[in-house]
Amino acid sequence: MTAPQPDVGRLPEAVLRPATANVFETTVEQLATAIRLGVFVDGEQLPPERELSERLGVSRNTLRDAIAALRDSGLVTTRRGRGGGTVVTYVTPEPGSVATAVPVRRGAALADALDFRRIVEPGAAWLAARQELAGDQRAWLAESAAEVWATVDTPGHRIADSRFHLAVATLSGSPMVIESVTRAQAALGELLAAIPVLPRNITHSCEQHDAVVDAVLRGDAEAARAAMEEHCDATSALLRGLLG
Amino acid sequence: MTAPQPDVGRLPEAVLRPATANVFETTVEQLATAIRLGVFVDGEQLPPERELSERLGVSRNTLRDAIAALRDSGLVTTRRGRGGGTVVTYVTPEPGSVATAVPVRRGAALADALDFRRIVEPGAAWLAARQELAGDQRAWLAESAAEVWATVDTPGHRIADSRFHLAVATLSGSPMVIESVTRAQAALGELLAAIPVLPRNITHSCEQHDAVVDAVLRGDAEAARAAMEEHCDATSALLRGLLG
DNA sequence: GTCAAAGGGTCCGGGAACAGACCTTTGATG
DNA sequence: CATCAAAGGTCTGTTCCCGGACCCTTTGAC
Repeated sequence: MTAPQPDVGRLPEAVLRPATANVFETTVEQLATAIRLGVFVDGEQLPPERELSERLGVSRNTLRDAIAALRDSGLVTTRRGRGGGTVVTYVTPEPGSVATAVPVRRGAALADALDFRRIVEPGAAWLAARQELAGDQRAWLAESAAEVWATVDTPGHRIADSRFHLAVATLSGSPMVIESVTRAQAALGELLAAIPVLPRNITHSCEQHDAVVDAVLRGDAEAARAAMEEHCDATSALLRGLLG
Repeated sequence: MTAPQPDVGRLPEAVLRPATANVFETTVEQLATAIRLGVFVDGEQLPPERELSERLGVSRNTLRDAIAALRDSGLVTTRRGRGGGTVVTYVTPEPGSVATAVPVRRGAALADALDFRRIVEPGAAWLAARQELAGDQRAWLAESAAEVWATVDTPGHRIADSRFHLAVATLSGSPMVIESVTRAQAALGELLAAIPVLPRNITHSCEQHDAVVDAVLRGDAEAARAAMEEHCDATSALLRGLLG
């Protein structure tokens, strides 16, 4: 009576994932990611600790430990007293340290993240195009794309780029989608930062952003998705080329 | 000097999500979901506690508490001694309790889950079609679809259906995609179970499964995605109709 | 019939997280 | 200048969770 397992596509192995890392580390990671992706930009203040801890579903103690870790990494500084608080002090490091400094994600994880992004970002664009967007939302999207153009050749470019992608995701209106895009961006962030800034690539990338914006604002979901797919494929090709 | 916040699409609110629930509850939820989605079918044994706890990244104590909770809910039973273990005792409840017994997800959460699924499941099918599948994987996929046909009009139908979807996701080969599909299925599972079993709907649904399988086995990614999109749209329409 | 192996069942000490109260600093305001 | 409020900083008791050692039950193998 040897087990009658199909043994080929074992669902349990595929589905049961190791759930939780340590809460403290998770919090550090989440805040660091938010900063590196430009959710909070340089000079911006984080919300007060009590508020932030509640939003993150974490005790204030743990949050404070996490902030202390960020402080040690030089990502934020803290001032006490009224009007004090924790402000972001982060400027994108110079690219060019092409995937040497950063612990390169193992091949499988990289492919995973790229595949995931290729699915989820176009999906977000598609969904966003189907929403009825308010005037300020439309303006926000356009500004986000414009900001990417505006920061070409500045250190802020990387951040403007991820802010644009997060803006698209946000306008999809679906929390699960937003979270997915965030995770994809976070997983690739280090690597995207390593893409050499050839003017040709960047221009092309910005044009694709504009195509996405255009389609979303027109409410053309299929076009929005197609444009974002192209964009993902382009950066994906660059990255794969870079890393063999 | 009122704050110069755009205030429209505040990224922090969108991105910073409450991270962790309680480990114990997470574990219970994960196992219960796995069982309800048919990752473990009726009569099947769970892995030994020591092994399972390691895979879930949870202490054996906590895992045991979780299993005890499942036992209290009647989802599993446990026998001691060599050859003993915890076996699943779960048969899909009769549908027909249309979204009355189950705590109906709030409207927004429902829409979120449907949107997410509509993005992620077709994406999984698309990716799966691009993989080079081994012979046993191809067979597994076909069997999964066949099983759905075979269980029409039996209580096992619901489970066969989600097993099919999880199989597609698994064949995509991307852990992040697998996880996303699992979450989508879990979020909708209760509701999908409430869809009345009109023969016409079910037949149609199975035909769409077959279309997906066909396209995946042919390696036609676009067709696979399109087929899965149709499928998601169909069930989505049914659900929305059911709940106003 | 005996025994060893493979399971589940129990217990305990230590560390992580939490909740909440309280202290200190500092800018704004009357 | 005195006061206040809004922040960060500190402390404490409690709960949750982990890791690991150990016990109990059953069954297949010799």
